[in-house]
Amino acid sequence: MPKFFVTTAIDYANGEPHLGHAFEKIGADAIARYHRLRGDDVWLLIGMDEHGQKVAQTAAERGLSPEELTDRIAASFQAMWQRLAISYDQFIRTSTAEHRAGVRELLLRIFEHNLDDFYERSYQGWYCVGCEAFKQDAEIVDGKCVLHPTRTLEWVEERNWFFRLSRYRDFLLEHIEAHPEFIEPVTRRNEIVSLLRQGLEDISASRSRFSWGVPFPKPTSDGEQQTTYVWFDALPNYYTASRFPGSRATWPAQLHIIGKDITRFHCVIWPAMLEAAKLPLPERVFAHGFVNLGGERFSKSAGVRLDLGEAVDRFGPDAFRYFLLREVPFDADGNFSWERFEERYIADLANAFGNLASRTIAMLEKYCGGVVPAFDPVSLAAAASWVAPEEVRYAEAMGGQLLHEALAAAWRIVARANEYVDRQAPWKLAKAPEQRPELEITLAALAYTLARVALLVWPFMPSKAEQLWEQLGAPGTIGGSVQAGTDLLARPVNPSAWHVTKGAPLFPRPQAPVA
RNA sequence: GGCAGGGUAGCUCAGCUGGUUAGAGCACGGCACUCAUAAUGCCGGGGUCGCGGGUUCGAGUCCCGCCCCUGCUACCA
Repeated sequence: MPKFFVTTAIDYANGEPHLGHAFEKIGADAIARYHRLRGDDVWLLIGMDEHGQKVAQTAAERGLSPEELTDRIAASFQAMWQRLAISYDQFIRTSTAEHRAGVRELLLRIFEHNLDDFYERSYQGWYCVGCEAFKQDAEIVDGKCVLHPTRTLEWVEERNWFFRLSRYRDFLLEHIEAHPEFIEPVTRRNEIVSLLRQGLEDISASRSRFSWGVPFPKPTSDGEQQTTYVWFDALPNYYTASRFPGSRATWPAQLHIIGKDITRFHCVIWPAMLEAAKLPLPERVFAHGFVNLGGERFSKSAGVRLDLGEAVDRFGPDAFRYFLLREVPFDADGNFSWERFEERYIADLANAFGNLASRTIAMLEKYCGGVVPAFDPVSLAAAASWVAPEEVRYAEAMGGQLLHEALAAAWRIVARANEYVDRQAPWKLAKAPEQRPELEITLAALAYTLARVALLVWPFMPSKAEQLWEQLGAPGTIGGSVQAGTDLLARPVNPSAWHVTKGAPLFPRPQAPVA
């Protein structure tokens, strides 16, 4: 059975979880659950990046130790992930002894394999106060930062350990060319390729200004003990995860799910580090887009924040997950708005999907005593001819992390099934005894359709999928049937003789506003 | 400033190498039906295809110019 080790970016422990964090975790969770459904041996890793100057500063401002601050923030993130049903297998924190030891080992491994890759250098460059960053020549026009042309650039120097990133340019270009799936979507790959063609500068690997981090394994020549710089601390979490007791993470990862803003770190610096340490590269890096708010760019400082808890409470965690992954293309940006959320909840969930379940189960109870008529799976699949082609599209979309397209395919099944109900008009068939066989195959085909849709939707709305599964009288639970080595989507479904039960509506309509 | 990708119905988007009356979903209007969460199905209104030129028998689709948006342009993560 294939191993599927999937990771998300570790979130910086400097604030509360917000919509952007949630989007990524929900997407990664849907991908992980889909692979579980497929019988892969899945390990979903998420976590927190807890070191760095900002964390230390924030802690100090609040009169806390960095450990106390990060404990609180980590707890807050974990609580949110639990609420959103993120089925992570491991939550890594970079301030733990295991991770620190792993970083040290990885760095020493680079020293060992490529002694020359780390070297001391006095870094100097034009520093833009507006960007809070050193600027490269390409970003300087007429002696000014292109992003802050009114500011004056400062010349700054610091002596640090440096990593010879420049040496890996050709290696990376060749790797990307040989493995086109390494960076997705294509636009992100193109950006990285064009960056590589411009050439790479070496990067600093240590800092002297702060100490809340992993000590760099070797002191500088003047004896100073520096702190490992963020990339050489945070990125290796994917690799150090396996060192924790009980972890079944095994390097290399099959997939890194990240935001498009950190593509470069994951597609250039991280693979270069791994190559320097003579370790295998991750198989794929997928950079998702961002969720904007009310048409405005989502930003921590802009004040256009959305209360995550309120959004989750509005229609429940499953509907929230569905909405985000259906509305925002996973490979591009999208927008969150309450209006849209409500529209999709009512149209897609309550009316189309929830009501299809209600009417089907109600008719099975009314016309068949609540028992699905007996047919073999082949006949059912043939009768429900709209299912198979969309399942193919669903699987193709999931294979490319195009979650919104997978959901669209599932909803085309729902739409076809609703049309089918009206075309067949079971309430008319039920009045004519000679139409009994037609009535039975119709309702059985609908039960079959719902069971298949429950499976397809499970990665996105695990608890609603289970609820439907139960109402259909299907055996066990979907989650409980998941087993490494067993492909639940490939296994035929036969609802014959299931005892359906009409329970509460899957997605109750919100109370109509008083006119 | 440079490079890349976009600007098509109220909203989100599809429109491959140029070819009959420009499509889908949602929203909106009408009709049908009654199994269902007043849900569903059918029909319909609605678009100067960013702007201006050009090539062509014919351009949303090609060329030139312009406007606007987004991303990247290496040390906040």
